Amino acid sequence: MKLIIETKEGDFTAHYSENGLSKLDFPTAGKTRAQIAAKETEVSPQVSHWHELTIRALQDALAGRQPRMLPPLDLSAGTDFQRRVWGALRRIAAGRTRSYAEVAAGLGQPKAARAVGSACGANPIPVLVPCHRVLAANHHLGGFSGDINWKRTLLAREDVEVVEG
DNA sequence: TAACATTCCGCGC
DNA sequence: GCGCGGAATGTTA
Repeated sequence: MKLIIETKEGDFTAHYSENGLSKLDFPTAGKTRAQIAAKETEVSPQVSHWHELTIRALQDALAGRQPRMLPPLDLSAGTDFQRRVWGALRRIAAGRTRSYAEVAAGLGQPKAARAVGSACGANPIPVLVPCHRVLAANHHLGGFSGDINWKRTLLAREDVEVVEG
């Protein structure tokens, strides 16, 4: 089940499974019309309610605020390691950052910094699972799997200082 | 096995 | 200080 969320940044696409929000896509130019047409199938009250929560959470996150409430997240598509990383990311408050190495150390695997980067790239729910708050060593920007400008924008909204590089 | 959203160390400037 | 090259590193398809 896939539904659109219209924001000032463009139209996000939210995917729902039986268990909750399973995927969130950044706006992609040109796809809007087709996706809006696709949302017209019947929506259960359950999904409808989750979608309300997703919309509010996304709008808070885009404004740099910590969402009060999230919909249930269905992260079952990930591996064990990825789910551990994503869980650690959700404990980083808005406006705070960690390095890939710090996240790795928090999992008890201080040498897995690069693996943490890979797991961040596999994150199906960006913004709400704050993959953008993970920077390279000493506040260098580091990478991003999509448009690196999303990482810059989201961090700027949270008043985070970043070193380019 | 190869590909990474890393990090560290040793250079030369 | 900054940039670059190379090696070690864990996870994944």
